[in-house]
Amino acid sequence: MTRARGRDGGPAAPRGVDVARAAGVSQKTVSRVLNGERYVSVDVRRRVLEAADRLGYRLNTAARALASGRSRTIGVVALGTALYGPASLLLGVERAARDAGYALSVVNTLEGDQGGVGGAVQSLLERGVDGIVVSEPIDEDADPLASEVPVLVLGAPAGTRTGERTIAAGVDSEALARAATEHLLDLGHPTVHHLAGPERWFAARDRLAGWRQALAARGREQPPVAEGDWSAASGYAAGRRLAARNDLTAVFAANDDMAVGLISALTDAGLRVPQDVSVVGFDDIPLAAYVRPPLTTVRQPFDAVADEGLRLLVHAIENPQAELPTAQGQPVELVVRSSTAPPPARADSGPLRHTVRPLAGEVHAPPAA
Amino acid sequence: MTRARGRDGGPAAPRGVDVARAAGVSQKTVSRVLNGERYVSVDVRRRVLEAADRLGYRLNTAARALASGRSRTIGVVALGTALYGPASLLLGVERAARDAGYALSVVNTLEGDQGGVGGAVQSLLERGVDGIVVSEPIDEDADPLASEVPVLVLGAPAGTRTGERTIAAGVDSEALARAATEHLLDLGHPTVHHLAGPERWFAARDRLAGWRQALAARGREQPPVAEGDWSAASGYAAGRRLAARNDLTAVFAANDDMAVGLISALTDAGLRVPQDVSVVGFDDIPLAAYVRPPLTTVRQPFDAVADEGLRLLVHAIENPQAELPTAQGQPVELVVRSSTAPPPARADSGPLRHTVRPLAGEVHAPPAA
DNA sequence: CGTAGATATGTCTGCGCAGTCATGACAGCG
DNA sequence: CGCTGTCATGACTGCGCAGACATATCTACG
Repeated sequence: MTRARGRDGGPAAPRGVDVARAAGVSQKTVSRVLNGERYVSVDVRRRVLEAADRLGYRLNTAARALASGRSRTIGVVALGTALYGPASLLLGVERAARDAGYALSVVNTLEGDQGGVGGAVQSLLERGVDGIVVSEPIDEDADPLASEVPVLVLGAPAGTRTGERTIAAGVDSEALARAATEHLLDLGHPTVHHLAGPERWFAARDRLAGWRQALAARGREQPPVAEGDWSAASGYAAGRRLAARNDLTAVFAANDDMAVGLISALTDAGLRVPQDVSVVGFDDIPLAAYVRPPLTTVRQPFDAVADEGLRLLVHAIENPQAELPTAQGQPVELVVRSSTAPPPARADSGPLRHTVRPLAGEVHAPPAA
Repeated sequence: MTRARGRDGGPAAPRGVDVARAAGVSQKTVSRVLNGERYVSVDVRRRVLEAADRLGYRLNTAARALASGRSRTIGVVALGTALYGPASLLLGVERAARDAGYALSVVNTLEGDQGGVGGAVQSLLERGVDGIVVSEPIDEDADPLASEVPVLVLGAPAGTRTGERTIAAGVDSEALARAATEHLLDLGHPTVHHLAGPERWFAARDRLAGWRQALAARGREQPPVAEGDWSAASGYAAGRRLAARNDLTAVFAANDDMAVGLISALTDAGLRVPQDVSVVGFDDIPLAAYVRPPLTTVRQPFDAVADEGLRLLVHAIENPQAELPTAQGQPVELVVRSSTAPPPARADSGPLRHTVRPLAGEVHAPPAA
């Protein structure tokens, strides 16, 4: 081929040899300087860097990748959603990758895509990524993860293994879900309803399991599970159905968005949160403290998870022979705000429960003790 | 170097020549088939594809990029935020790029980063991207955009030009902000306050300008501008200050998150939305319909913007000589929900306005960040 | 002072593709 | 029938870098 030129046929971009000539050294020495190798004298290093700067030299990563067999790129398989959790995780991954000197190549798989995660992984391998991050895996994902490069699964509980070269990092969602549920039980609620995420998501199943564990541990009844799709709209829809039950005093929603939709539906049905029904969310989205009532929720340390996961992945990339490390699990927090309270005195149902309060002229029921 | 092998020293990945041999053709013919070139007989094409499939062949994109001078990769400079707008834009860009056969390389610049957007652009050029997307530009960004590859600036009004090879795509935020402001004026509010985003953002300045235009066009007073940082927390802080003013009947917030925080603060101050104060947001985040009161806001068609922008960018990449196309601008919507209403009867202030409702038992303490 | 190691640099080569050009085979047409 | 053009394929080459190996020079130490 002909060397790269500007659209106008301008001068070609300078190459390593050009820098070498300008600095009076060999191309190989330029390569050494640029890669920070040992055994380069300070004088040569300085001359090379000067020359590179003067010529406006930029390393050609394609050539480097071809010659070295490594691309210093990490592929990310993300779900095509703007949800706070996945988006935060992606942000954290990018920052951690950049800090480690890796670029990021992102592929989204709208759930149910052609090829799905497997196809995404293939396309990333084709691009020569050195490692792969699968963020918030869903059902079918476990299988294609047998890859020739290390894989980090984010959002699975720490220690999970799904493939030979797979690392998992994430919080212990089960424990978190248990904590959320126990918080409600501790307040005196006879049982806790659950508004789950889509069953295909590991995250949804973990939270469901944690909820079941907490109830089982105290021998409480497990009401039927409502399922949403993480969206506030689905939370609202579920809320309309739940509001019709007269044993409803507490709900643990699998994420904050659904919790907000749920509260909206309960309010529309004339139920007050938290006086009549308590609600706990999951994620602690930035809005959680500012909706009415402020949401009691569970905070996930997305940054820390992304950070730790990526460090482990980079380690696995750069030490192919080493044993796969295991993530520690990250500390986690229950943030108690105002959407939870003890159950109403007559929690055992009763006609009063559904007396419709006159809402005339009052959209927002002010919280009164 | 030695050819790539698995960690275990397993067999090297098959190359084009291997496929060629298996199919009984030359390497060049394999290349032709894989690139969909003309002048390949159906029989040969079939044999090559079969052989490639059988061997599990994957094209080496580094080699292709080196040989062809094109990487089929688009670089994205994003702001390191999980805000709904930027995140949605990024999603749209990824999908559009994938549809066009390009991969995405993402770099975040936490505002105020070392190097900032300029540095990010450099690192992307180094990676050999064929084009660059700058999402939601902020102040200093205009300058370094003189790049040797086409640049798409997303979130600037359509038609903006900031550099020689620059395309802009986005909605007409000014018009949108005007519409939001006029909606409030039409309801009878004497004037409208503005809760702006950070001044460095183009998006914030556009919205501010639109607000000013709408007020000026009707000869209304322009109250001092409150400024937030897009977050609900900053909206809350601004809300506390605004609540102290006795001319406050309507606020146009530059995004929905701040609007939610604002409403929270107003509520805490004993003001009802929309009876005492109307609030309009911007973006129509998925939660907007589910907070109390449901938020009147302005909807941005993020997907359409990303889509159109990326198509233009790809066109510019693949037709280097052509004139730069101009984006059309996208249709847009004011979504009226329940956070806006006519001003209270005695909007001209008066002691009643600030009668403090007894908040005894108020559960909600002012949220700390 | 000789020799083993550490230090510093260079030469040669190949990574796996796509560009360029050459070469056939054949069809259409006067 | 020969010439021109379209179609189909292959040989050769180079993109810009890093790996392998070969020197050289300098230090340390017996």
